Amino acid sequence: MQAEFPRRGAGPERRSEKAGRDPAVHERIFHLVRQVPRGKVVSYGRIARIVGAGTPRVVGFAMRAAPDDVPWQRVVNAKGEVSPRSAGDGAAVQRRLLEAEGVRFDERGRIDLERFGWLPEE
DNA sequence: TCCCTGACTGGTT
DNA sequence: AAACCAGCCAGGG
Repeated sequence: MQAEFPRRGAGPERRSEKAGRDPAVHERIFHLVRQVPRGKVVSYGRIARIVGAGTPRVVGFAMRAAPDDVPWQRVVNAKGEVSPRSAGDGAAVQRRLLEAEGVRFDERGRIDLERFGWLPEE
């Protein structure tokens, strides 16, 4: 499925190599996260890198506003753990959802990325 | 438009 | 191995 990210009107994209401001960054992020299979996880940094726009922080911000059809729970930090929220119990919910799909957490609450980490090539 | 905040990261202590 | 720190960039006030 090709990335049909919406264009802003018919105007030319004045976007330079350096992502800068791209109105479709969130859409691209959502599209990618939707490809992560059940039982697998991917880090914020990896997503930002693959999408080629934004930064890990932006990915986190996007997850916060993610539509229901986006498996946001499959996005974890580079250490392989569920990132703590500044508010709410989202982290606890996320962990529960992941465990329900078979993702295992060790005693320190970390996921073995070698085993559960997802790569688009796979 | 300026200023601050944050579901992050990688390099240093 | 864990705590710190500076860079990062898109929203919202």
